[in-house]
Amino acid sequence: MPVAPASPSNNPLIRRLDNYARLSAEDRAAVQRLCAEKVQRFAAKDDVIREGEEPRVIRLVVDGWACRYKHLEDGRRQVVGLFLPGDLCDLNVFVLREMDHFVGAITALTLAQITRDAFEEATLAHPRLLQSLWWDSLVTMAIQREWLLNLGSRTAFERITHLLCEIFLRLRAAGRARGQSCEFPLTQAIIADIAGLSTVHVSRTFQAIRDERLVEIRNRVMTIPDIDALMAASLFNPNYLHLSHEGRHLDANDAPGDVAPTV
Amino acid sequence: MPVAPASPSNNPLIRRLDNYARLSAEDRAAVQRLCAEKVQRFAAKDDVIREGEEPRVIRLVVDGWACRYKHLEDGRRQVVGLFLPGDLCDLNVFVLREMDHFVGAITALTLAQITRDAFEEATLAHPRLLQSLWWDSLVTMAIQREWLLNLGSRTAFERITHLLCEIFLRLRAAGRARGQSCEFPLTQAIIADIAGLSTVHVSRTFQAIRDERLVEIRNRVMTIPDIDALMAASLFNPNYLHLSHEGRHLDANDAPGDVAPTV
DNA sequence: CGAACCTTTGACGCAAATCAACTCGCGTGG
DNA sequence: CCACGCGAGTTGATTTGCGTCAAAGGTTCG
Repeated sequence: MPVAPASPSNNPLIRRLDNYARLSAEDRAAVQRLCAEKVQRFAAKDDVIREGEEPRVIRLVVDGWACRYKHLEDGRRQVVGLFLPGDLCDLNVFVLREMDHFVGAITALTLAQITRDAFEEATLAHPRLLQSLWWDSLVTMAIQREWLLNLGSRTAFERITHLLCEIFLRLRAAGRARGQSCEFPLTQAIIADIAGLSTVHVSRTFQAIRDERLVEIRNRVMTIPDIDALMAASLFNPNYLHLSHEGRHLDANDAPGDVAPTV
Repeated sequence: MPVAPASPSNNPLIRRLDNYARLSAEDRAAVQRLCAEKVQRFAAKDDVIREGEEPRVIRLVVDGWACRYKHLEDGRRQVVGLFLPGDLCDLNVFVLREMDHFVGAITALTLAQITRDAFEEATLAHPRLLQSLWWDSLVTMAIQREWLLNLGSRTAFERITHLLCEIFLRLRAAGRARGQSCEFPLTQAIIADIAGLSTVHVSRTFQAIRDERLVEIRNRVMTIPDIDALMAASLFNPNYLHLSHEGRHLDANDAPGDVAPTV
């Protein structure tokens, strides 16, 4: 019986980290172990952790969508981050004693809890893994910066098309797109909270987007017929996603992608 | 001759990290060595590093103010981060191969360059230091999130007063405030680029702020007569700055603040 | 003492918020 | 099976916060 092929994994985190540097079979096994540790489920709209609580574990989104959000005393709400499958919630958050924001489930959600000890053990034994997790964390910060540019400088039309573009590219990098389509469970109300707009204006803006045939959303599936057109319309510069396999000098020797294609 | 007292340092980074956990004399010495490594100077408005360039070192702001900024193809500019004395530019940036934004000097600027090797050596020998640097990095992310809330949900008046409030508290934590005053070299144009507003509207908003006697700015010095009033006006919740000495369980035994006050 | 840069002021226009119905699909229960 | 409620999306009328344009003061510095 042949060794199990180290082919594209269906583990979303492995897929993601592979964007940075190809992991060895052992690195992958370590990630698998981390993800299997302890699983937690939430219903849509539940809070995963609330402002003021103490963060004790690192969480990994195994399946479903979630977001970080904050709000002002008077109720105005702002989503400040979006978690897609394979995303990590805050490497090393436990350094802080108190959450300054909420994490909430958007859809039904499955999370893996990674304890501090398991994390430290895994990264000590697998330095390439630590590098990759660092990369992930720096990309998260880069996305936050791009969102600042979005809110501060783009029009409503550009903000929303930019967001759709980012979501598609992130999902594709996580192996969760099919051709020009991907799942899309966001309501216009959440998009409004991300883009800092009213739901009414999001609705109107979507009509303009549809009129230009840039994006089609039906049955929780988004289709982008011409990604280049969408990128142009939203002034999208993909450099902030750092998806061009920047850590390739770290690639493991036994990793797929180094060797001749096998199938 | 007595041993030099381990009293509040004039090194801005030490002051800052002390907010999290009190450093030992050796930790402090290690930080001092890092900061002394190689010094670089810039004139106001120079770029420290440009989009597309490769980050090779960690930089520390020894003196002066700087910012991160991005811009859109058509010239719209957005400041996405502000560096005050003692701030670190991106722990571990060298994991990324290409900058996705600019770092520019606001005032005349003195930076310390910290090489990867020196950084790794120092943190290996001083684990408390690594924890403290992690804390700093997580606070930077928290500030980015608060800025998202600012741009997405606050009015022009709230955005600007919130920014002024944040700057004062950050400077005070770095030991750079005197009573109700601190230095304030920002022009209205930069504030506009931070707050996503036009310079004209920043000017008008400042008049309203002055009318309410919340802030006074004269000769590059800002005075806040009633910080509580300013916080109320800007819906300011200081939790995101994580200044409440959250890592106190890590305090070094020989650190000041543990022992009875000496003077 | 003049030039560059910053700030202020006024007039006008527009993008997006607000308020208020109204529709549509969907699940639930009487 | 229909009534009902509810969340999500749409539409129109109106208001408003902020941008834009243009010009005039103020400040700072070579």
